[in-house]
Amino acid sequence: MSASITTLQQLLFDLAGVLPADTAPLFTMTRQVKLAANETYIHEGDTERRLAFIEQGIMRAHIIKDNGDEATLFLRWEKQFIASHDTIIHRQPSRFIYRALEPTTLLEIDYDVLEEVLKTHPEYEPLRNFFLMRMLSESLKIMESFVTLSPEERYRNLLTERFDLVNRVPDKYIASMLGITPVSLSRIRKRMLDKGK
Amino acid sequence: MSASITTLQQLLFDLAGVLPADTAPLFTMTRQVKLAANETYIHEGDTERRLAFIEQGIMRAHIIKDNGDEATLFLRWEKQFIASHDTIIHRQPSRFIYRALEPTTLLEIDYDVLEEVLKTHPEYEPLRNFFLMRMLSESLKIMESFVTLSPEERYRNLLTERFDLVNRVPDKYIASMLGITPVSLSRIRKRMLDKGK
DNA sequence: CAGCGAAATTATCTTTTGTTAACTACTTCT
DNA sequence: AGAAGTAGTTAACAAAAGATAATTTCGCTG
Repeated sequence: MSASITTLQQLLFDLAGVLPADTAPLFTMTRQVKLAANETYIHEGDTERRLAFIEQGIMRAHIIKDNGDEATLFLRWEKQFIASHDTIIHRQPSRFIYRALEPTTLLEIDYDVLEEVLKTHPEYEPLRNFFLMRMLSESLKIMESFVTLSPEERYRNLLTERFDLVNRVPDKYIASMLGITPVSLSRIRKRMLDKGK
Repeated sequence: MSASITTLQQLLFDLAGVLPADTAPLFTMTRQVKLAANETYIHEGDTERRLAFIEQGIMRAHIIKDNGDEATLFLRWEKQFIASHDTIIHRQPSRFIYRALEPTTLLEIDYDVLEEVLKTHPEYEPLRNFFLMRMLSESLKIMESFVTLSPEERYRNLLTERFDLVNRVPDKYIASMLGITPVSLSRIRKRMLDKGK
């Protein structure tokens, strides 16, 4: 039994009072996926509607801009959900690429399969709600940081809230996620050092 | 019968096959709210968990920054949902202020009441899913624009996709939503005019 | 319709970012 | 171990944004 299943069973119990023994219809439909560092999980143009819970590792979602450069939309790590949002929300081929930054283990389910399971087992519905709310919450928080903070403040924020993450991820992805260039992030770091932190 | 109810009944039928005649348990719990221009719907610190569908008008969500300035998180208009996300997602007093920019009509429901209704009428559940997905989709789109586009490109985007909106809303709120100052937006507009559009 | 206040523009100056390129420091791979 | 590629820093210059203040425009209200 994977550790993620235990975690999610506990979550399902907390959210909806569903006993672990009664979760078989859901978890028999999930698969464990192991990705090597830099392995792509979802390619540009993929149409599978994938939803996954990260057991171990870090995932990055990025898009190829018109000029050919990459832009990182977000990073996700242990105990978080990732979902190919273009395919799930809009039924469009994914414009985003989802790639593992470290050796990563996911517990995945196809969203269409999840919907089928939910039809016959509505008692799992709170779980869908939970991950939708969590993703929404995270997105709103990022939006908020873009309208209220300067790039330097956003970086300081990330350092205090996700220090572990910043140390596990190349700076260029951090910069992109903050909406700036790697050169600019390097200057921000220098300025912070110069001003005695 | 308000026009929003008809719209939402249609949506509920499309999503879940629920007939308008069977929607009374839901819509008897909703209230119509009329707001004057510049009237506040949700104040900073409010704890009510409000969810509303905009029948007519424009709503703005903003926060007071540490330095006292306002930052606009988003604007929402006809046929969109707004929700006091701090209270609904985190059960925290709202840090955001939701205010009408025009005379506005909402159809509101308390989120706790909605949850009660959903317990006895799970057939409405697809509606909750729908608005959560829509809000998530919109947030992700805004996040995407911050990591892939320059301020000028974000403004051009807004002009082509939401020209009507830009013309109904003071520039200073547009600027704030784009993450820049009103002065900077004014310069962007000038540059665009100079370069023959 | 005149006058008041808010919004938008313009100007000036400072700070920050983007761009490009050179250089350094690390990985990684065979 | 050596070579090759990648990441991060630094530099130099151009472009854009922030801050502040003055000025113009616009919309509302009495």
